Amino acid sequence: MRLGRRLPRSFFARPSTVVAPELLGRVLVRTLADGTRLAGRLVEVEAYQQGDPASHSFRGRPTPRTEVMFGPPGRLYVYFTYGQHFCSNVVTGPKGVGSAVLLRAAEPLEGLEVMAKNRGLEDVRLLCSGPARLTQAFGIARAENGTDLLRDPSLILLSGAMLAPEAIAVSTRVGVNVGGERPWRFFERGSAFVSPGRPWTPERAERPTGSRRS
DNA sequence: CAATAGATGTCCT
DNA sequence: GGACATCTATTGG
Repeated sequence: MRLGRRLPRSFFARPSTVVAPELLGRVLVRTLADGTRLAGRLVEVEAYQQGDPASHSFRGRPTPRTEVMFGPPGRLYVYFTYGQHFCSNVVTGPKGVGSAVLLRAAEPLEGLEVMAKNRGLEDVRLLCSGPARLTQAFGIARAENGTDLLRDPSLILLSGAMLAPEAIAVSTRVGVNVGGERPWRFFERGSAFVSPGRPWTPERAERPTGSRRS
């Protein structure tokens, strides 16, 4: 399977709401020290922007945690949440502006055995179907925060194949409960690797029946 | 299948 | 002190 070449810096240097849907179908590749390759095709993402009440960059200025989010585009922003999980984002927009795209789910392509070991379970559908799950499957943690996806060989984003507009479904973001929430969650229609989401979220009707875990 | 509790860092009021 | 871009185990129908 041809996974293409690295996405250029200019791809990321645009608003997160523009970059997000174009990230679907792209391939995240992690190369471990021993040469093992982990690869996953992105099937679900969410856009976050400065001034957006649900975004860590809402206030418009960085904190120790969110510093990377305000840096140059094309880097990985990893944050720790709920006292026990890491989640991964791709930084977008120009330096100085806090915007990013949360990587919510991927279809595992390579290195499934290592992913299963990292996750502590076997079910392929549960390896990367959620932001913290994806991050754990790829072995990403605090040390990977700030990694440049265009310079660091251990973590890159390949062009893969962008989805056709009709293959993309849109909904409000998962776990976001602020007034005026906007439709900034993008996912592949019909994919079995999209996250379950929260039980009360309205996008349930849009989700294929086959995508739920047993 | 749905609902709920528990884990507990970081930022905010 | 409380909310949070989450996940897992467990309980009940």
